[in-house]
Amino acid sequence: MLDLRLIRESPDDVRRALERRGPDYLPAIDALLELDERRRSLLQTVEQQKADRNRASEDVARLKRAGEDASSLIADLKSLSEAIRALDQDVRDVEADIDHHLLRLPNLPAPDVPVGDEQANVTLRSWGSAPTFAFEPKPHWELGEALGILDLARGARIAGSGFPVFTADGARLVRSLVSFMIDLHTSEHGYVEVAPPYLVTASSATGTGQLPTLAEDMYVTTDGLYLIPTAEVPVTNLHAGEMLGLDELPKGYVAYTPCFRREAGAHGKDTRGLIRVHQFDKVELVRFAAADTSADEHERLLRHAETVLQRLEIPYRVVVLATGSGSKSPIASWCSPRVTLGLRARRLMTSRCGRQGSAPGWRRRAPATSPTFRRAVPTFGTDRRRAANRRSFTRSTRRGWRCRGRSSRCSRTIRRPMAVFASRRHWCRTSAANI
RNA sequence: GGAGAGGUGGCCGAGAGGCUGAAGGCGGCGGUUUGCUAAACCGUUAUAGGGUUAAUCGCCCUAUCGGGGGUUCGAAUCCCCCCCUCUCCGCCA
Repeated sequence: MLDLRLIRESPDDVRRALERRGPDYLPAIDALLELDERRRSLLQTVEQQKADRNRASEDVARLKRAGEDASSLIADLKSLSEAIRALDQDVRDVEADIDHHLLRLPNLPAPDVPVGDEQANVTLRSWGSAPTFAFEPKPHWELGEALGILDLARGARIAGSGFPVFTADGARLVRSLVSFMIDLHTSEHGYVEVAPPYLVTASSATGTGQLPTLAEDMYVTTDGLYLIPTAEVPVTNLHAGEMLGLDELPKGYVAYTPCFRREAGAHGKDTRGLIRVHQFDKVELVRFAAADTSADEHERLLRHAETVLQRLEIPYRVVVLATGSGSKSPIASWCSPRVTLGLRARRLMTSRCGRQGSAPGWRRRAPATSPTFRRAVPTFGTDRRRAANRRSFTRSTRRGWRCRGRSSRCSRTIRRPMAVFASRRHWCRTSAANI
């Protein structure tokens, strides 16, 4: 989430940056500036009245202690309190409006992100080369069924389409890939393994930006909890509400979780087999780091993710996604003949502090003596649809580079490599694969 | 699910309508003293929002005692709802 103060202090910079994503977001900036103005104006009024009331209330106390009559003063204060109550409500309303807009604004794209649609994507580097075949390769769902490792029909019977069943060596492969990746990242890249909850509160889901914009893609329980669409949500919220010292950073976490996505409206192209499913497995990387190390950390995480593909000998290329690129990933691995899948990198930098929880209000913490920063860098995934916010950041004029995650208040870089595996004859992506 | 006990500053722990942003202790920071170590003593030590400022510092105001509402001129203290922790009982594919 963008810092309102950033918008207030450098509205033109924000406009210019958001304009690179398209014109849709510009009206919100104007609305926010106006709301911000109104909020501060209201605050000045109501806080002045509260100061008056506090002073007068002390007089009441003094009078009562002295055994004198305070009834006329109390009568005056009664109407003052009513006025304050009304103004407080106005402030709450304005802040709710501000939240509404802020929660729907994307992060600012980094200056080096190319503008345009998928055509504008820039390939940074590639590794390996895609194999060629003298025959027409079969799609992975045919291979999987033939090998007895994938059973889409039974999965559909149990839970509906989009819930694949892996059997025999297929199940074993899923489990092995998860173990392989976690072991790699913990033993060689210094990540701490986390086994987080698979259900989260609305507050947590708002903190990482799933709510409110992606609400329709989330499964909700009757208890009001959300099934996680990615481990990014629980892991990035790991330090929500905490202050991290600079000496503790960077912190790296790796987490395996199943992921649940309704994929509302996702029918048609590229949805067969394991391409887009409601439940899949994913190993996620998250880094919390000082904001000024953002670029290096982003690159480091990218390399960690690439290592997975290299060890599995899966060719890939690293792509800088354009601002309007709708469905591509930063790391594209070669997959089935029909689809190119890949890593997705997202970087959201947050300030050392941000808003607390999803709680409305404007609480913010900024350590005086030991500044802390948070930055999470989740990883992996498939997600070719939401490629909008690939590499983004915001800049605060006051505190340097920062951006705000809502509850997590962390900046994060997210990268999601696709899960991929090779059958004997073809490459295909497993669902477990979103790795 | 039922019954009970709790949630107060970095930590422990008082407070039970106004003099409490909050005693006391620990820890931290600064200082004095001190062969060293240690100790003692003095001082200091929350966060956010708004205002002031070129900006910082500072200063002023507001808010904050699990979260949110309410009562009241005034709430950490009273009422309501919710969350969390602990103890006991029940349930447990």
